[in-house]
Amino acid sequence: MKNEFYITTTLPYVNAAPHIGFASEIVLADVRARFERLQGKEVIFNTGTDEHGSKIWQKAQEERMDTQAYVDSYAAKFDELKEMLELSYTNFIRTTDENHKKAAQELWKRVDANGYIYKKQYRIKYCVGCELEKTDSELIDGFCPLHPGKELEIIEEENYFFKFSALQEKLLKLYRSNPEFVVPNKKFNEIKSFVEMGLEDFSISRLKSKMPWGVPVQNDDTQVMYVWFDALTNYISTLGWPDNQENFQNFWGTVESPNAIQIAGKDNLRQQSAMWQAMLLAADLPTSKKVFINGFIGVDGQKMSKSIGNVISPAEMVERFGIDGTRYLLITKGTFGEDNDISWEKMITKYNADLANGLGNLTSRVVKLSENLNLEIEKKDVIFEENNIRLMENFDVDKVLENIWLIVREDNKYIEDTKPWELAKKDEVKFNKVMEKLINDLNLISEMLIPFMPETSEKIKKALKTKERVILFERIK
RNA sequence: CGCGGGGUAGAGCAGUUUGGCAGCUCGUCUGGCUCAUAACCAGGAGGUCGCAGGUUCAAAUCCUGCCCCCGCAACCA
Repeated sequence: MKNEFYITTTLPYVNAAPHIGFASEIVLADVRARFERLQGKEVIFNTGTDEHGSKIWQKAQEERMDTQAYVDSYAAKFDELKEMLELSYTNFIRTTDENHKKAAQELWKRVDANGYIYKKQYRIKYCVGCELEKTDSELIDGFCPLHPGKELEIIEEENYFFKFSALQEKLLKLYRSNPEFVVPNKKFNEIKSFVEMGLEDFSISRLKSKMPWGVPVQNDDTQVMYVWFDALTNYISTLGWPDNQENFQNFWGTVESPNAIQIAGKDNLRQQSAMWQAMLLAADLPTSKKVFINGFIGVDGQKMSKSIGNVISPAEMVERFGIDGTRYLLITKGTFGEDNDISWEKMITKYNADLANGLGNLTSRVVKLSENLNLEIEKKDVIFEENNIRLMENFDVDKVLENIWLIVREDNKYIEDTKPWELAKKDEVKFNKVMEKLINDLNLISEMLIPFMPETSEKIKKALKTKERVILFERIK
């Protein structure tokens, strides 16, 4: 059994503050990383920031900031999530890091050496009104929707292209031989049919004269890499590839035995499970082992957006629910892979029901009842049983929490049925026996909570030991 | 005939792969308890599983048609 575990989130693009969708992705990855550590694995958990590309460059220009200073400030904002959500990532890669740029250039070189890169004239449609490039899908009747009637300029530009089309068969073979390559299955079907329909080569460079903010293309001063080609490389540059082969093989894996787990939002299905895999195949590198695709979070039945004004930030959640409350709510928002709908109202209800009234109140009851006892806590060898391990490995983490909460309910009922506060006065033997079960159950709960709510897990253990009254989660409103 | 997802109790969701008494949380009603964070426990009410056909001993689940909602439509991170 391989002892090294590698998991990575996608790298958020630094043109906006961290939002809750990414927070949910990274918390899920964190739960998995902590779980694997508990199982005795050596874990590399990667995240970071994607910092190149025209949008960032333009934004920095608008704000009259030095581009590097601009991305530095955003990278810091994302790194703040580590403390804010008590994340345990081991690597934080920035695509402006020197070693990353070198890795991206090396990957380019290998893909090129294998004949998957070529140069061609590329025609773009440019709206003078917006001063922006437009794709056909953005146009209505051939005009920019914001400037109807204004003719679009056709600009010819020479760019490098990636022969995505030539990798269709290899990708399909990868999918065929790994029936769970993308989870959930419906997302896998979607990407399979996308690849089956045929692939179009895509441009992987930009003219430096128009947009200098990118990794330079070697041996061609006029071009920089298109942001996706550069950004995707982070998953291996973070491991020290190409220099550190040992680290790379241990964690990313080998062609025979890939080892890397990726988690991404559904907007990244194509990039992660097709484009990136094709790039790896084109360079004769091992592919990922599995790509987990998460759904989107909606608020009150609507898409989260600035114009609607319903954006919820992780910082706001932490302010209201605390770190572990926020982690709990993000993990239990719904089935992995589905779109989930949240609202403040629903979150407060769930927080009060599960955390304050459920786990928190049970802890208070047990701690108070055990005040004058000194019982030995049983050491459990097995914390997670087979079926929970399977659920964890499939990112059905909300179901594992449901299983933990079954114990919470069972114990509340058990207290009701056995009435330990009465037993304490008249039947010490029985009282001890009842309390033994309750204390051991609560201890088991605290062990199982380590990957999900590390701080709460500690608090419960401490309360069981010191018998000091503890409010784990204050009721809201 | 562009692609995909969804329509299950007042609300939010699971169950559909592999057909077998329709389940969970919240809310609501009634009762109980007092160790506990006005928390906890028991019981009840509440659903023609979007609509119409079909297959089957049996359909939320499989097949056909239709209606409604929501995303995406490739170089947009």
